[in-house]
Amino acid sequence: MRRKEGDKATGILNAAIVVFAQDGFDKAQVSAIAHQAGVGTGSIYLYFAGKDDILHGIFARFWENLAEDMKSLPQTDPLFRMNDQLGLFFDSLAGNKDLAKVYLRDHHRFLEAPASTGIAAYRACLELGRKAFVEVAKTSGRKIPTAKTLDLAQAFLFGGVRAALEFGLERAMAPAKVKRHMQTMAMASLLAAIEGVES
Amino acid sequence: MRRKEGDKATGILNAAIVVFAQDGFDKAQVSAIAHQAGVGTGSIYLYFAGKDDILHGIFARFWENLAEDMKSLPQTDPLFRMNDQLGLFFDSLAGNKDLAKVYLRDHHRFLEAPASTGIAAYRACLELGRKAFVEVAKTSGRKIPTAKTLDLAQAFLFGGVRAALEFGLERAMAPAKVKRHMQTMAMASLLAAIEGVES
Amino acid sequence: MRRKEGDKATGILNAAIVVFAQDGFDKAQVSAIAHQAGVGTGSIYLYFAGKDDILHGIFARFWENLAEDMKSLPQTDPLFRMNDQLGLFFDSLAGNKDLAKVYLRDHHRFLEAPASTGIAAYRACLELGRKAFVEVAKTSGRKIPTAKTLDLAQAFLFGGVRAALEFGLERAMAPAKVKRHMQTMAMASLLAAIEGVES
Amino acid sequence: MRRKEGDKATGILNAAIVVFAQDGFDKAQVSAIAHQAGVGTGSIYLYFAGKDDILHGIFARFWENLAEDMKSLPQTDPLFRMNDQLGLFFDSLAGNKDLAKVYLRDHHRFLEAPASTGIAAYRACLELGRKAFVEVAKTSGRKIPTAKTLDLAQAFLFGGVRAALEFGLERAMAPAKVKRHMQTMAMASLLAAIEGVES
DNA sequence: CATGAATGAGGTTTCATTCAT
DNA sequence: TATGAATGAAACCTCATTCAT
Repeated sequence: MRRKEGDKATGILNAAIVVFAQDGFDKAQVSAIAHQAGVGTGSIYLYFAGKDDILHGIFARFWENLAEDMKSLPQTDPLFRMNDQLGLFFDSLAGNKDLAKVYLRDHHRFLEAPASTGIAAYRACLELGRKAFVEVAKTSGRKIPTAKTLDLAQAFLFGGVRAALEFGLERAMAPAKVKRHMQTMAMASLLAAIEGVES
Repeated sequence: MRRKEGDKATGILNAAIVVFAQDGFDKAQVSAIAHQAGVGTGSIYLYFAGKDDILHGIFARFWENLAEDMKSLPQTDPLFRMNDQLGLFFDSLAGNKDLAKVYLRDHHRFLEAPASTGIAAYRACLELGRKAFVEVAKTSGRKIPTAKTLDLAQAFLFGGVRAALEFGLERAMAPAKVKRHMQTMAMASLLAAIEGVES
Repeated sequence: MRRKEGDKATGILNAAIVVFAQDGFDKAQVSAIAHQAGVGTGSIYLYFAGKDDILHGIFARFWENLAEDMKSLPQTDPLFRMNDQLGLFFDSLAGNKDLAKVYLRDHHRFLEAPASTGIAAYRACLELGRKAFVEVAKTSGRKIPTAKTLDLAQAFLFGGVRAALEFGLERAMAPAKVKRHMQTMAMASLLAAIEGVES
Repeated sequence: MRRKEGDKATGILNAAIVVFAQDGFDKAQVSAIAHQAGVGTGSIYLYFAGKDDILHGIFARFWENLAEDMKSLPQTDPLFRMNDQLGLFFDSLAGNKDLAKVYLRDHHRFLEAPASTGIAAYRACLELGRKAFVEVAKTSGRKIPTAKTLDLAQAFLFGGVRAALEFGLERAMAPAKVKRHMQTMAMASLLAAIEGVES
C-alpha cells in the first residue's frame, strides 16, 4: 500500500506510535495520528490500508530492524550471543518508551493478523534466537531439548524481558540496571531449561 | 450497585469472560454478554456500572480468589512456597482458557484503572509473593535485595508465567508439562536474582 | 430486519420517501430520514439493514399494495381490465408525488438488487398484466404474440405510463386528464402490438 | 474551460460513458474516468468543471448530434418523418449500450441541472418532433391538440422508446426487432393521441 | 427487579477537487 | 498543458447506555 519510498510513511508510523501509546489502539483515532504526523487525514490512506495496517507497519518495521541487528551480532560464544540478543531486544524497545507501550499492549494484534508482511522478520528473529539456544545446549553436552520445550523456554525468556520492560516503564529504574538484572535472570532460567532436560 | 451476592452477577462475569475471550474487550458487545448470560441487556447495569466495570469485576474476583488460595498455602520452606505460589497462579489461569485469554490481552486495563475494588486483592497477592521472596533471600544468607530489585525479579517471574500460559494456549502442550518447565525456569531465575545481589 | 409489526417501520418508509424525493437516493442522508420520521438515527437500523434496505422496503410495499389492488379488480372484459390495471398503476403513483419522484429516479435500484423481498410482488403485478394481455390477444382472434414480444409490449406500456407520470409532475396538468390521455394512447399501442403480430 | 476542441475532451467523455455505465454516476470515481481515458486525474479539470459537468457534456454531445441528424432527415410526409425521428433516437442510443445505460439511469440529472449548455440542443430535438406532430395533426384534418396535450403525447412516446431500449439491454432481442415493434406501437399511440382530441 | 427498544455521539474511510511541480 | 499526491469534509453505521413499562 505504500507508494512512495519517501519518509511520509515513516512519519505516519512514528506519529502512530505516539498516539497508540497514549490512547491504545482501539481508542486511538486515525485523525489524531494524521494530526500528530502533520498530514491530512486522507493522506494516511495513501500509505496504509487502514488503522490495522498502520499497527502492522509499526511492528513490521520493528522486527525488520531487529532482525538486521541480530544478524550483525558477532558470532562468538553462543551463550554470549544469547545474552546479546536479549539485550538487543530489550534495548530496541526500552529506547523508545512509546513503542514499548504499544508493544506491551497491542503486539498480540500483530500476531493475530492473517499474514502481515513483517511476520517473516518476526520469525527470523525467533529463529536466530532458537539457533543460539541449540548451540548452547550442544556445547553443554546435554541432550538437546525437543523443539517444543525449546520454544517454551524461548517464550519464557520473551515473557521475562517483556515484564522487565513493563517494569521499567512504570517504575523509575534506570533501563541499564533493569537490563542487567533481566539478563542475569534470563541467563539463569535459560541454563536451567537446558539442565532440566535430564529430569 | 454491584455485587448482589445473588449469582446473577456471577453469571454475567462468566458470560463476559467467554465473550471477551472471543472478541477482545473493545470489540465485545454488552448485548452479547447479556445474551450469553441469559439476561436482558439492561439487567447488566443493575449489577455493573458499565462495560469497564465488568472487566474489573472479572479480575477482582480472580485476584480475590487467588489471594485466598495463596493464604491457605502451607507455610513451609519459603522456596517451596514460592514454587507453590507460581503453580497456583499458573493453575488458576490455565484451568480456564477463556479467562487466560482475557488475562493476556486485557489485564493491563485492570491496572490502568483509577482504583478498582480488586486492586487490594491484587496487591495482597504481590505482597505474599514478595514475603516469600524475602524469606528465601534471608535463608540464603545473602544480602536482601532492595525493594525495587525485588519487584523487578517478581515482575520477571510474572512475565515468564504469563508467557508460559500464552504458549500453552497456542501450542498443544499439556498444561502440566508447561507448568513443570515453567517452574524449573522460574525457580532458577529466582535464585539467580538473589545470587546476583552481590555483584 | 423488521422487528415490530408496529408502524415505526411504516413511518420510516414514509419519511424516506419524502427525503429520497427531495435529494435523490445517493445524496439523501439517513440522519435526515430519521429526523423526518421523528426517530433517532440509530432506530432506523432496528427496522432496516441499511439505506438500501429502506429503498427496497419502499418499493416492496408499493408493489405488494399494487398486487393486492390488481387482484381485486373485477374480472370483466380483458381489454377493460388492462385499462383498469394501467389506471391503477398510474393512480398509485400519481397519488403520491414524492413516491412518484422516487419511482422515476430510483426504481432501477430495486430491480438491480440481488433478491429483494418485494420482487415477488413486482413479478406478480407483471404476471397479472401479462395474463390480461394474452386474453385480449386470444379474444381478438389473432395469433398470440411470442412471450418476448409480449414482454416488450408490456415494457412499452410501462414506459409510457412512466413518462406520463413524469410529465404530470413537471407540468401543471390535472392527473385525471393526464391519466385519460395516457390510457387512450396506451390502449392504442396495445392493440397495435397485437395487430402487428401478423406482419 | 470546456470544449478544447482537441480530442482529449472527447476521450474523457467516452471514458466517462464507460465508467458511468458500469458504476452509475454517484458511485463512479473521477479517477476511474481519468484512468479509462488514459489521462491524469487533474487533467479532467482542464476540460470539465467537475463530475457533473462531464455528465452534462455527455448528454450535450448526444443531443447536439441527434439534433443535427434530425435536421438532415428528408422532409417527406410528416408521418414517415415522425417514424424516422423515433428510429433515429432509438438507434443513437441502441448503438452504444453504455450510453444507453447512462441515459436510462442518469439523464434526469441533465434535465434537473440549472442550465446546461446542451439544453438548447435537447429543446431543438423536442421542437423538431413537435413540429412533425403538428403537421400530422393538420394533415389528418382533426383539430390540433393543445400544446400541453401534444407535449404529453410526445412524452409518452419518449417513455415508450426508453422502455424499449431498457428491454433490449436486458433481454437478448435484436435491436432491429425491438425497434420495429417499438415503432409499430409508437405510431399507433401517436395516431390515437390525435384521434383522441375529439373526445 | 427485569427488560429491550430507543437513542445519538462518534470514528473510519472515501473521493471530488486542488495545486505545486 | 499535464500530473497525481495531498487534502478534509462528509456520511453510514455501531453500540454503550438509558428508561418507560
